[in-house]
Amino acid sequence: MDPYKTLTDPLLCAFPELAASDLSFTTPPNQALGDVAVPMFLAARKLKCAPPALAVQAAERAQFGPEVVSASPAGPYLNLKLDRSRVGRDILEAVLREGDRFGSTNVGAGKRVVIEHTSINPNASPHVGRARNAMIGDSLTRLFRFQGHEVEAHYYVNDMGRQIGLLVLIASELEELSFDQVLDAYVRANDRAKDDEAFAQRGYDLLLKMEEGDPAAQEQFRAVTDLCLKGQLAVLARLGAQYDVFDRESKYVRDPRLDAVCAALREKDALFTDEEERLVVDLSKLGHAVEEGRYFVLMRGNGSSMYGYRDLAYTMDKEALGADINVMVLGEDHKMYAQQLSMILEAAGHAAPEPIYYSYIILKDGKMSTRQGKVVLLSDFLDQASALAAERVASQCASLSPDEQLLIAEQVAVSAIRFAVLRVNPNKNVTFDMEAALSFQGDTGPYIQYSCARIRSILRKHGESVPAIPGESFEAGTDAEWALLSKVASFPEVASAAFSQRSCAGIAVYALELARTFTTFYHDCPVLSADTPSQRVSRLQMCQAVLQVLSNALSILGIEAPEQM
RNA sequence: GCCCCGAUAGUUCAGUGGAUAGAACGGCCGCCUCCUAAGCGGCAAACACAAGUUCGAUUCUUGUUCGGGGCACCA
Repeated sequence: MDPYKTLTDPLLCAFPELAASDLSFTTPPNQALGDVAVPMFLAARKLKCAPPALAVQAAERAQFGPEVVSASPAGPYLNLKLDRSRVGRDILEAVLREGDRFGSTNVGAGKRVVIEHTSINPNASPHVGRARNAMIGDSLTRLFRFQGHEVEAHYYVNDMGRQIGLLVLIASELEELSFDQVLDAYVRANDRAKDDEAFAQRGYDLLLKMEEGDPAAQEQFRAVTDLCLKGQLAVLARLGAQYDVFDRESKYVRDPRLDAVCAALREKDALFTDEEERLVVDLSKLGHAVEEGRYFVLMRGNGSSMYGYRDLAYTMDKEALGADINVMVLGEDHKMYAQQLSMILEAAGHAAPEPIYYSYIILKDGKMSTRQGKVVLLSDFLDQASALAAERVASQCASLSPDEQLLIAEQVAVSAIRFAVLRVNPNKNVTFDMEAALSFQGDTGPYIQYSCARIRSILRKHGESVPAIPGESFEAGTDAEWALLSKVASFPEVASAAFSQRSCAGIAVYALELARTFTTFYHDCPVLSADTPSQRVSRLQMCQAVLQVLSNALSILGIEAPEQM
């Protein structure tokens, strides 16, 4: 869908020296100037003339088709006024024809993606900071699928290691451990290990036993980590996060493929056993320039493996799936680790996944701190938001059943958190304001849902189906209508950028802008009580198309748009 | 100390090598006989600082300041 395609040729015809890449189309600062602006800077440079002079020449020489009503130079720009109804009809036709595929370039057709995300340590109920990984990962999964890829979403379950060992130890001292008590037990276990050396040693011993295959130890680890995973997944499911495969870290202990990696490292003189019998990689032998982080420990002196050692095997496992795109979503705290891992794998002839980093979520009054209880648990947020939304729904949608009302409230809650987090560029910290996120006002997910509900209300009241093909009588003359159509037309570009940038933030911002543009239209342009029947149909079609595009964008963000709210 | 990210209205976020830097929240003033006021209109309000590249820099470079993350036996 490129509404400006028909504008390129006449310009190229008038200036044969130019290529399509010398031309771009933007929106003029206000609609009085025109509907489309062509900046002349690039073209002028190529033709070695001044941009304003070229704009004048272009206006005189270009022979535009019927879609252009007028072309006027304004400084270095050529402003075009379009036959809005004609161009708008083409835009609408594309949206209504392509439906839930509108916006997809289908670049992923026939291609496979492996994405790993969330992978929260099984030690606590997730807070919104951890959940940023899940939201980013889940939305990327949806974006890849939207662009035509076949995607497998993986969740790496860190079901072993020293800290889990300590947790298992504490758990065995308790009568019973519930999911809610896990974090507390985890914190206590780690604290105790600090001053109680015997306790810490028992933890290491237990871990080693488990790694060596002791069935009782393995059963203990399994029970504790299953409890945690189950609790975590229940919360993540509320968010709408979906996973296809759960990979357990314990599966990758002593993986035979690691021998080959070690051999490759030895070959390069990058592997050594230190004075305490630890197996260590010297990354400086692999080209690691900086002094810090040049050592990477694979095995403890007692023979139990480190996280990175298992991760090497896991990463090779994912590589072996042979996907065209292999990505993993990581907190920025994992940057150096991922680089180290990648360096080791490369030395052994393997490729690491493409990392997608995100920064932490911080609270208004500073960093989150699990220890100080300064965290916003995802489940707490969802509970509060859902309860608040339920009150509104109860008064505004009284005719719906309690179950339906509850469903809507939950959808609003999920949209509030997903939108608040996803709309921020991943490489920036998100400052999370509980109060703002619960207000559902302004730049929020619920605002977009509300716009959808208004559209649905209009379509419901119209009662009949809307013709899916805009006819000759289609009209879109007003500024508000044109603004809406041109916004709709830009969705494919937004979705493509999101794919290449591996970020759904632009989609979130776009959805908000489209919803806002629709609201202006909603106030300026009566639909059901339009002046003429053809105007009514045209506007109904615009509503239909906007709902479609909003739905497409929201579904990438993992947000549902309720019928009413 | 060293390395990696970031810095835009009071606050939370957009944005761009070129037309008047957009929203929202908060503040003030208005709007429900009108397709849902979770809404709309109006007013006040910003490119951290300093050099450099450029016809033109908020955008690119470097330095400074501040914030986030990291720097071997955690995962």
